[in-house]
Amino acid sequence: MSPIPLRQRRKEARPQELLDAALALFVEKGFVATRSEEVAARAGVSKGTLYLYYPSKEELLKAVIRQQLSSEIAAGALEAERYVGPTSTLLVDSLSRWWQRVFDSPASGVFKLVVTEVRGFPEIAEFYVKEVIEPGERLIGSIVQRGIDRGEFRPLDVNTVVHSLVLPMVMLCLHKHSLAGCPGMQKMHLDPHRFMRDHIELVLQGMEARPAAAAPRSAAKAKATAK
Amino acid sequence: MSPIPLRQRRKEARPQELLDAALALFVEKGFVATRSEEVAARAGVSKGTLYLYYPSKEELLKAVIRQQLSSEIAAGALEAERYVGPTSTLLVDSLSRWWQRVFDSPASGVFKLVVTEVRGFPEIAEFYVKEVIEPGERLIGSIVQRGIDRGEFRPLDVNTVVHSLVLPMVMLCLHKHSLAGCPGMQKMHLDPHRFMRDHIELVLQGMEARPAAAAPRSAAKAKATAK
Amino acid sequence: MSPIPLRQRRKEARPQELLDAALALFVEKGFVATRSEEVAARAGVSKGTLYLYYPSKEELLKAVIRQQLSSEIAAGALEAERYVGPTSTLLVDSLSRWWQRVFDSPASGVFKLVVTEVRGFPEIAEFYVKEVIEPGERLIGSIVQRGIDRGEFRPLDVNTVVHSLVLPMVMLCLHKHSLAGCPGMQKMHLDPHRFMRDHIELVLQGMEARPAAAAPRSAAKAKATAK
Amino acid sequence: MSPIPLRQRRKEARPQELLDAALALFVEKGFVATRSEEVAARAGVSKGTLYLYYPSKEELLKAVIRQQLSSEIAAGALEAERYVGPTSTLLVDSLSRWWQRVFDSPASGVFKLVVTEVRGFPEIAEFYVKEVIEPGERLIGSIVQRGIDRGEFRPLDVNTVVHSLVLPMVMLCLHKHSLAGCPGMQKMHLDPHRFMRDHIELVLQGMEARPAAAAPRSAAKAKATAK
DNA sequence: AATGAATGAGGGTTCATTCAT
DNA sequence: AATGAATGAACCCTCATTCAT
Repeated sequence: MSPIPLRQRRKEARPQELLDAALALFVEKGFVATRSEEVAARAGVSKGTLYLYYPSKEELLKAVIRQQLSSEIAAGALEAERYVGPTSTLLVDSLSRWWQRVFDSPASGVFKLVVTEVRGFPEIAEFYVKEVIEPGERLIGSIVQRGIDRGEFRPLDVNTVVHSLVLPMVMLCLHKHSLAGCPGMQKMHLDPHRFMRDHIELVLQGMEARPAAAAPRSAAKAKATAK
Repeated sequence: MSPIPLRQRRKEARPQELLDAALALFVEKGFVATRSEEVAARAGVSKGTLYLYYPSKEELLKAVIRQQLSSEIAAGALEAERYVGPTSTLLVDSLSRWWQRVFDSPASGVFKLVVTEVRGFPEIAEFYVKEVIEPGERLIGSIVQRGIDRGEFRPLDVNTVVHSLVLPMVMLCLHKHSLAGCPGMQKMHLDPHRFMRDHIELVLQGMEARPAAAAPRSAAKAKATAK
Repeated sequence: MSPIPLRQRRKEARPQELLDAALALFVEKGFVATRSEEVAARAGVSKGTLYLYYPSKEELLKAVIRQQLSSEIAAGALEAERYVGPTSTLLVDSLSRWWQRVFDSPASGVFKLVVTEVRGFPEIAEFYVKEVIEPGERLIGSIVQRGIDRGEFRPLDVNTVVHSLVLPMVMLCLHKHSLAGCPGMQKMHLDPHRFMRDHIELVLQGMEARPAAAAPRSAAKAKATAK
Repeated sequence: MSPIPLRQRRKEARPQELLDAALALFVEKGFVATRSEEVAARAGVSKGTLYLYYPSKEELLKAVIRQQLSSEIAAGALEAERYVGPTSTLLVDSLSRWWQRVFDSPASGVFKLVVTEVRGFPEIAEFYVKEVIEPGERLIGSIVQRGIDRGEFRPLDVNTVVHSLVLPMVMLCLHKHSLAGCPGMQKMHLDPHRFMRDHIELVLQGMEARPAAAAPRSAAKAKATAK
C-alpha cells in the first residue's frame, strides 16, 4: 500500500520532530540547561541522530527560532487591505486572530526563547527584528494609522499605541512559560483570552476620537511636564 | 576618622558586591552560562571566597533574586494613603516613581532573571508571587479601585486594568536586557520613559468615566460575541 | 569485446580500490584520524560497502599493509643469481631498481604506515620482519658478501653495510610522507633520486678494497676506544 | 625545613611532568590514540588538571615537541669552532656525542612524533625545519666543509654527505619506537651504538681524499649515467 | 550486493565545588 | 578569612559499526 519505505518517511519527518522537541525543552529548561540527548530522546531518536540533521546544538537553536518565526509571521500577512468596516473592529480581529494562533500553541514559547537567549546570539537578534518586530509593527501600525486617517482615532503616536497593544500580549506569552509554568502556580487568576479582549477594548477606548479631552489627561500631562 | 580597617570594611561589603556581580552576569549571560569564577572575579575576589559566603551557585541565585525583590521592586509601599488629589494623578505618580527607580537600575534585570530561571526554582516563583506580584497588584489595584469608587474611572475590571498598565512596563525591562542589550541594536526606536508616559496616559483615557462612548466598544463586543 | 558487465568488473576491482584509497588516507592522515567513510568515499562506494569487504577498520589496515608488502616492496627477488659483472654494479643496479619501483609509488607510504602503526599490531610487526626486513637484508647482504668474497670490498661487517645502504632510503620514504608532504615545504632541497645515487656511491667508496687507508680510521677508533 | 609549600612545588613541576608523560604516550600510541586522561594519569594528576596547564591536547603536543627540540638542539651548539685536530675526529666526536644524548633518552621519540604527526600540524613542520633540520645541517655541513677545505675529504656534495651520515641515525630512532618497541622483537640484531660507529667510519672512508678513484666508482657512474 | 540512516560507546573539554595552604 | 590548585561528573560531539530497505 505505502510505496514509501518507513526509513524514508521517518527521515523526512525527523527535522520537524527534532525542532518540536527542541522548542519544548529549550523553552522549559533553557538552552544551556537542555542536554542534546534529551532533545533526541524526546524526538524518539538517539543522540547521534540529532547530529545527522543539525550540526550543533547552537544550529539547532537557530533552526528552532527561525522555523517558528517564519511559520508564524508568514501567517501574519493579514487581509487588512480591502477591509471596509470600522477600524476598531479590524484591529480587534487582527489581534485576536493572531492571539488565538499564538498563545495556545508552542509558538508562544519562541518569545521566551528569544528573550532568554538572544544575548548569546546576535544574529538571532537581527533575524528576529527583521522578521518579526518590524513586519509586526508595520502591520499593526498601518491599521492604527488607518483609524487616525479616517478620524476614528485621536491623532496619537502610532508607535506608542502599537506597543501599548502588543507588549502585554508578548508578556503573557513569557508569563505562560515562566511563572505560570511552575508547579503549584495553576491558580493564576488571569484568563489570558479574556484579558486580551478587555485590554484591547480598554486601549481602543483610549484611542477613540472624542470632542474634548478632559481633566485626567491634563493632570497627567501637567505632572509629566512639571518634571 | 574611620576606625574600621579596610579589610574589615571590604569584608562586610562582600556579600553585596557578590550579589551585584552575580545579578549583572546572570542577567547578561544567563544563570547556567555564567561561571561562578566570573562572578567572583567581577566582585574582586577569588573563586574560593565566593563559597565562603554562598554555599552554591543556586543559593547565590536565590539570594540575588530575594535581595533585589525585597529592596527595590517591592519597595512600592507608597504613600498612597492620605493622598487627596485626583486618582489619575496618583496613579501616574505611583507608576512613574516606581518606573524611575526600577528601569534604570540593575533591579530591572530581576524580571529577566525570574522569567528565565523560575522554572527550575519553584520556591522562587512562590516567593516572587508573594513579595512582588501580589503586593504590586494590591497597590495599583487599590488606586484603580479608588478611581472607580470616586466616579473618576469607568467601572472596569480592576485586575484587567492593573495588567494593562503594568505588563508593558515589565516587558520593557525584559527587552532592555535581551534584544536591546545586543550589539548593533542600540537604535531601537522606543524611548522607554517617553513610552511609559504615553502608555499610561492612553490607558487612563480608556478608563475615564464619560457620558457616551458606545459605538466602538459595542462593535468590538459584537464581533467577539459573534464567535 | 568485454563480455563482463561494468557492475561485475567494478565488483571485482572493489577490494583493490578500497585498499588503494585506504593506503593513501592512512599514510596522509594516520590510521586513527582517517574515518572509514572517507576511505569508502575515496573508493567511490558507500560506508556500508566497505564493511562488505573488510570486517573492520583494523582488518582493512592489515590488508593494506599485507598487500603492499607482498606486491611491491618484497618483490626484490631479483635476478641477482647468475650475474657475472663487478659486484658494485650489481649492488647499484639492485638498489636503484628497487628504489625506482618504490619511492615514486604509493608503496613508499607503507614504511610510514608501519612506523606509525605497528606498535598497536604486533602481528604486523612479525609479518613485516619476515616478509620485508629479513628477505631484504638477505638479498643485499648476499651481494655485499659476494663483493667481499671476491676481494672487491674490504672485509666489513655485512650487517652494518646493509643498514648503511638501506636506512637512508627508508628514511627518505618516511620523509616524503611526513615533512615533505606538508604545505609550504616543497622547496626541500634534496632530490631523492640524486641523493640515492650519490649516497650509494659514497658508501661504495668506503667499502672499496684498497692498500692503505689507515690514518682517519684509526683516529676515529682511537677516540671511540678512549671513551 | 622546606619553606616552599608542597602545593607550590607541585605546581612548578607539573608542566614538565605532563610533558614527559605526554611524550612517552604520544610516541608509544600515537597522538590521536592517546586519551588526554591517560596523559594526566601517567603524570599523576586528574583529567582536569591537565587543562589547567595546557588549553588543549593539540597545544600539549606542540609543547611536547617544542620543548624536546629546544632542549636538544640548544645543546647542539658544539665547540666545533677552534678545534685543531683532524676533521674526521671532530665529525666522529660531534655525531657520537649527539647520538649518546639522543638515542637512549626520551628525546629520540620526537623524531617519531614529528614523522607521525606533522601532516596534521604544518606549524610544527615549520618549527622543526627551522629549529632542528637547518641548524643541524649547518653544523654537520660546516664540519664536512672544513674537511674538504683542508684537503682531508674529497670534494663531495656537502648536502649529500650530511644526509648519508645523519639519516640512518634518525631512522634508528624511529625504529626504536616502532618495530623495536613491539613485544617479541627484542632480538633485533643491530646494536645501535656499534652500528653508528661502524656507519660513520664507513662513510668517512668513502669521503677520504685519495690519489685515484678506482674501478667500482666509475662502474657506478657508468651505470647511473647510462640511464 | 549496496546503501545510508541510525546507534551509542568513547573522548575532549568545562566548571561547580573542595581543601591544603 | 582568602586563595587557587585540584578534582571528576557532566556534556557536546564524533565515528565505527549495524541493519532495514
